[in-house]
Amino acid sequence: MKNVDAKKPVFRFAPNPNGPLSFGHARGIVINGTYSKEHEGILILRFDDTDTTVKPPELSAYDLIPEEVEWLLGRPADRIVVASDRIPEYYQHAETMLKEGFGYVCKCSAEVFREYRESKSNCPCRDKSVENNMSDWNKMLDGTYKPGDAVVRVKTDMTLKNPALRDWPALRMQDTETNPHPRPNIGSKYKVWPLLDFQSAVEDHLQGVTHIIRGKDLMDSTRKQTLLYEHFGWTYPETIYWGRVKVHEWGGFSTSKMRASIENGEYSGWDDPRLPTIQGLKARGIQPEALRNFWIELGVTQKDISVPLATLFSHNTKMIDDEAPRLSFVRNPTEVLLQGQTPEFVGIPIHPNHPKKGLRNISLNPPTIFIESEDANGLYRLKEFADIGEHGNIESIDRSDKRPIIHWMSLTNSVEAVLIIPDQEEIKIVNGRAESNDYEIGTIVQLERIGYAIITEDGYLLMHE
RNA sequence: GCUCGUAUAGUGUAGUGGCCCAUCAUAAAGGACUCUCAUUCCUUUGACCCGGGUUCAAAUCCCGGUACGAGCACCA
Repeated sequence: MKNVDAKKPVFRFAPNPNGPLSFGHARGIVINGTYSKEHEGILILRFDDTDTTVKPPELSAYDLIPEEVEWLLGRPADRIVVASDRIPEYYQHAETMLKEGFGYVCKCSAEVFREYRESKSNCPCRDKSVENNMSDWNKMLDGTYKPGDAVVRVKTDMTLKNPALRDWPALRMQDTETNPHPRPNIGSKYKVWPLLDFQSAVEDHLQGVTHIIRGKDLMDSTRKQTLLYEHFGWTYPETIYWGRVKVHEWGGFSTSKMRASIENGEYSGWDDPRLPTIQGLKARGIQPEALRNFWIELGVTQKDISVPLATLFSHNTKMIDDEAPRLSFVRNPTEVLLQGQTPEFVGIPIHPNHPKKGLRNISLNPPTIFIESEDANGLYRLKEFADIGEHGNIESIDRSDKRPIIHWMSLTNSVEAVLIIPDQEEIKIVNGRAESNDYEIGTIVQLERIGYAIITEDGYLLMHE
């Protein structure tokens, strides 16, 4: 990374607060957050909430997102900036632009302007006088013009090789009567709103942002903004890009798609463990540190990549195994009545690597136990207890041969329970007997021979193996 | 179509001209430990997109091709 030593670097993460954060947003938070921490800089969380029509913000996100950022990083963002609070600043810069002559009010429709863009020719509005532009600007502000009638454009050069850069739009009008901004103190206050490229560029400068790390889909944004910075005489921040990330098991994910699926009842909410949202991952027992390690390991390359969920899970396993108490969960249980001498109790370690954590004392009075139906064929050894022969006959307390070791649970120490398995699109429910315990909801346990699970109100939610 | 970008083992990643018959992680296979198909540890398999060029020397620089991706919105 360049220029990090020169001064205190300033990074920013700038989502649209139009819903909860997704797995993909986590990358922006983790990468920017980690760099800012490593270089003793600061992290700005900025809400780019300047669209009230196409991707309208959601009020709850303003509180939720800072919490999610804090959960993920283990510390809050150093500064929070809300674009909709900063409209006067943007207006001021727009006016500077018009007065200095590097911006103009364009009254062409989007379609008409596309013609000019494609044919590399100047739009007639481009040559208007400053007075004319200011008068049109005021007509935008006071609502004489309506959405679609006029936009403010940045003068670049209509013959630029890259069509995306040709006199790009900086501010436009929105019907905030029909579509008011959800923040009550903003509401229908403004009719003219900056577009991302303008708002973000101006705000980055005002906040002293030194490094921008973002998706490569915004590469042309950088170029547009650089042209604006040249007009203003500012220096553009150092910029680094990352490519697209797909997770094998999830495919593409978009906020709007998820919203629709939640509304029609396919998912229980944004925190449904099947969803690639931060809340969903949290509900699924993914640790913030695992998520951080995952994104840091992927690094910041411009390649488009596709990763299996197993990579994230392996990071998570490293975080949780040491702490996860062991429990038995017997799927599709078969009852077995033990024959022969049985002790009153059998002690099984809570965690095999930490004997100090103690034992789970399993009562064998009555000597009725459950084992998984799949394990009920032939000889087996009950883990930490005894070799069992035909008809539940106890053959030996010591291990006498290589018969498979299986997990089990006594009638006394188990209760009916369900194992919830989020599997791609669907959720599988497996009935069984869970070892009795008094761990709190939210505790991460390891179900022996099955995998890690988190205790929920409804049952044991299987996280991963 | 135009513009921009990327191309290293199955999946990710390191590597900015010689320390590279290429790093690490993960996955897979085998083994040790373990009364879990967990954890930990060891071993093995496995890659520089293709073709030219520059150079004593190229994964690394240049050109062409191919593949993939992004932008060309009065969305972010």
